[in-house]
Amino acid sequence: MLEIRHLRTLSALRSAGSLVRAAQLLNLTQSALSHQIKLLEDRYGGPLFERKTVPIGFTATGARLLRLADTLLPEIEQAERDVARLSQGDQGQLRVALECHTCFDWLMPVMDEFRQRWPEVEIDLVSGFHSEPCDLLRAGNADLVIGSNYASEFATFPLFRFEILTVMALKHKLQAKRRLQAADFEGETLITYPVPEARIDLIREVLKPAGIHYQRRTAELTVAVLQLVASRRGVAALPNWAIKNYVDYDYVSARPVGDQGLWSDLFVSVPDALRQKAFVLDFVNVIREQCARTLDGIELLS
Amino acid sequence: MLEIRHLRTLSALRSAGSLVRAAQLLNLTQSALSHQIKLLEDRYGGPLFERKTVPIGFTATGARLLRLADTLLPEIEQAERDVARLSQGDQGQLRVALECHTCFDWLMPVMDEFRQRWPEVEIDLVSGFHSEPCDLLRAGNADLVIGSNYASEFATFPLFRFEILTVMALKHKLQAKRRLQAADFEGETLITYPVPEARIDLIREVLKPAGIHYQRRTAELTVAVLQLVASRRGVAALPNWAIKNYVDYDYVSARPVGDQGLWSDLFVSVPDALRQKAFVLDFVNVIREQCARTLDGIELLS
DNA sequence: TCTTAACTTGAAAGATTTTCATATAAAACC
DNA sequence: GGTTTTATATGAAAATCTTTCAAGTTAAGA
Repeated sequence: MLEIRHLRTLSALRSAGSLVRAAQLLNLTQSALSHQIKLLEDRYGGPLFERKTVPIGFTATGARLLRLADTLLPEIEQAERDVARLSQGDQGQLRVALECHTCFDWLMPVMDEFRQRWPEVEIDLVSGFHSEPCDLLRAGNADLVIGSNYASEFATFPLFRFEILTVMALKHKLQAKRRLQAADFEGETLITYPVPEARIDLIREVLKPAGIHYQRRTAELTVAVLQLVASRRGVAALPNWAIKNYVDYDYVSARPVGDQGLWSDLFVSVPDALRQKAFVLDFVNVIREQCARTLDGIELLS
Repeated sequence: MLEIRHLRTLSALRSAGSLVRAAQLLNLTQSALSHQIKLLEDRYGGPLFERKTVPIGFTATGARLLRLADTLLPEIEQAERDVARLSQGDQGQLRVALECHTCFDWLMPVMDEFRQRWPEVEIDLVSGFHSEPCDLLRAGNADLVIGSNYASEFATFPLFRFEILTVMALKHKLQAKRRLQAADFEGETLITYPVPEARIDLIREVLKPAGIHYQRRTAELTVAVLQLVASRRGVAALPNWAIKNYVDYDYVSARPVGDQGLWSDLFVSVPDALRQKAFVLDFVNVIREQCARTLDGIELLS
């Protein structure tokens, strides 16, 4: 019998373009999806999509079911939000603090979508820069932090993992190397956001441990950082998704750091009082879904 | 996680008015539904309906989910019909023959609904009266028979069971009895449809075995039979659902026959070639659903 | 007060779904 | 042209979820 689960699978299959990647989206194995699809195909008496083409192509039957999914899934989500509103009376506020500066880049569209879904919840960015956003939570000056380190006193929800690349001007001397090592940064100028050194992964994880000397120069916005980099004032360490376009259009070039690359995991943290709130869970969902769709080269966590 | 199954349960719960009867509709135990609902209530954090009132009343949460069911279930059925059309190319014809005369009463709205759902299928009633409708199937002059006896050579699908009551004029002498026995019919005139005696349950099952003498008089339409009964020309044996209104408005009165009552089961029979056709299965569904909704005092089979 | 009808509940049984381990097959790479 | 890599399939075992069974509870009605 057709179930909502199957519609989600089809929908994921379209976004992902293959069974393997769809399985990751759904936190299932590829085998599970293969079995699921086989069941549907038995039931409907024919294949739902062509395999082994990238991306897969849906058959007429598959496309019709996909259209059903497109109709049903948003209705279901809407209904579940309505139910949450009914039972939790969800007016509330959500003051969001960011640990990771670059996250501004995707946060605005996420907040727009969230406002549509939860008109009664007042969502705002906590402005100004803070050495330790979790302190804002403790002090009750923020309700939710998006960041990579999380204190066990808060409820946390995994978002995604991404690689931090070193960005440099075209024809920079380090461009010759495929991967950069700590020693390569000796004497370089780092362009960073204006935050403490401890909050800059490249410094904390790589340069400090290796005792490398470097200069720092700061800029507030990602574009400003990139301008400085492009005009040869220094190098920067930024998320792959934040710089993809600039690299693709040969404005700057990027190299991984160390043998494994430098990776960062993002989480949402909220005080325990908010952990059950439907609008908080949905905020996390909106982030995960929009980022998975919009940002290249990230991996959803958990 | 919410599944389509749950929406069907809620929908059945509304039609049925209680868990016990909803369970019958769905061919599940009442306990299964109780567990199902409990799961939903845990998930949504509150009751979905008030118990132990007849009929049950839905809470705001329950009503919202029910509204979701009302949106989703028809979409799903539509999509599945579309898929069946895609894979089976279902233009076809469906010549329907009736064994049970009274069934005309509900067949017309069923056929209307069916024509909406399957515009490419030409559905028609095989007109004229036939001693044995199954012969029409064998001869290839009909595609589907609705009747109570079924030959094993055909694929059959259960519809419903109903009680056949004896109908008599008000103040008829037999009205004094709560239940009629074979001997009570001695010397009476039976008003029947113009079909062979073997096809009239009361005669075949009760009067013949007991060797009772009776007269017969025939009429083609149910209203005509009832007119004759009301004007004291004789008694008739008709399905409970066919006469309910006439009894309720004191136009005639009705009594069960024998200690168990006289019951009849209805089936759909089709030749093997049609048994898999989606439009045939859906025709059966439309009958079952519409009759369950419209006809009083029937029991869905299987 | 006893009976009945409607629902709940915990444990066992039954189904279904998922994973694991492995197979196959096409495409990409050297 | 062979070797890897990538994508999917499959059977059996494991895990999970759903349903049934067998009482148990509760409220209304006789």
